[in-house]
Amino acid sequence: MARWQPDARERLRQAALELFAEQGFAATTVPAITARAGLTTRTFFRHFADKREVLFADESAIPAFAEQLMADAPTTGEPLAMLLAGLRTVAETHFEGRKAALRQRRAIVASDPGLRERDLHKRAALAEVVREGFRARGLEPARAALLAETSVTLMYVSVTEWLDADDDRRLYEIIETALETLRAELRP
Amino acid sequence: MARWQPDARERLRQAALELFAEQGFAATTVPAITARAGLTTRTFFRHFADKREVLFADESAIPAFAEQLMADAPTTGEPLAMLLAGLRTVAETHFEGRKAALRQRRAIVASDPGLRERDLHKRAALAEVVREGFRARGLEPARAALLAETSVTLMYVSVTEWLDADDDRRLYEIIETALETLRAELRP
DNA sequence: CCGACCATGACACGCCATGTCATCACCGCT
DNA sequence: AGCGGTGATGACATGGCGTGTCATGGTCGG
Repeated sequence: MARWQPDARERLRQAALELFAEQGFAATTVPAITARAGLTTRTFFRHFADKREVLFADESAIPAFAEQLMADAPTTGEPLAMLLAGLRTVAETHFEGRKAALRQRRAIVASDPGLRERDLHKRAALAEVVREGFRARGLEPARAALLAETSVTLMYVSVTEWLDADDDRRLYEIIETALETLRAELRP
Repeated sequence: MARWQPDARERLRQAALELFAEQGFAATTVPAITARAGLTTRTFFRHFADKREVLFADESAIPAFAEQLMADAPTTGEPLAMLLAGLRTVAETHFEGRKAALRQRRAIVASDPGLRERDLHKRAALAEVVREGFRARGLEPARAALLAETSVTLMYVSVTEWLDADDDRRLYEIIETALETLRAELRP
């Protein structure tokens, strides 16, 4: 028989999400999480850097995915076209079909200032990856930064609209519409 | 004689900034700050919500300023024109002439993940104020959100370039250039 | 069969942040 | 002058977060 039950990390994540939903993030202590998972407090911090990280373990793959996407994209063509293709791929692979779970997660994140901060940090980390991807393709720093920040903005403004809406528009359609809106707004 | 020395908040801020510069943010404990300021630990938290807030007390006026600016602006005219005027005013009143101090502050913020998170949070709070300002002027939610997020992005991408550069371009010129760059990049 | 490995347990510890009550100069009022 | 309210600070207690360190003992390759 195994010395420990398997999947400690996943058990911790499950226990944490349950408790966050039941009693809120702030009211849930790490010892309470580990007690439910049948582990010790110290072990929690071996799997997650801090209490907030539990809620972001899921999305940690997105920056790496985006980085790979940019590295694989052909070096020819307009940056914007590549960006749209990338946004579409990320939308389809990491958001579409997970609406219910993402809504619940968003509710928890919105309930706590610390979690909002962490969320913004993750967003910024994604923007940085995209910016470096553009830099690697030879764009000047200012263009790369603007494109990266704008693309992440488009993504998350659209995700918000997508999660708020009760219809069944696809996320990518919303992103395309948002781009058109932004273009119109910025036109002199 | 006064029971306490005056300007407790300012003394705490001074002591904190000195210690952050001397030994770094993480290595500086709140008791160390209050000891230098001649106060108790508890008093620190009466003036600042947490250790990080000391570094953002200066910029706390910007959202309120932006809110007032949007409320005072005439309700006619293009949103973009108003935005540019607002960015210019904020640049002139809250950034221009403080380059050295802002550079030092940026170095400290960049050195600590928690401070970067707080910085992003302040930025998001500013974006929210701008978004609500546009909402109050009758813009649809999606347009308001996109304009607000984009304007804050323009501001901070430009501030970064401004602080990085050794020349003496004015911040507002850089913002205008950035807007032109973004327009060109987004053009289909 | 054995020894290195590695996930976890057990324990200690310092700091952050908050609640609570006491203190006492200052201020306005009479 | 006297007097009570006010408000900033001190003093103390507390609990949770996050980390360093060493021990433990199944697991797995040789």
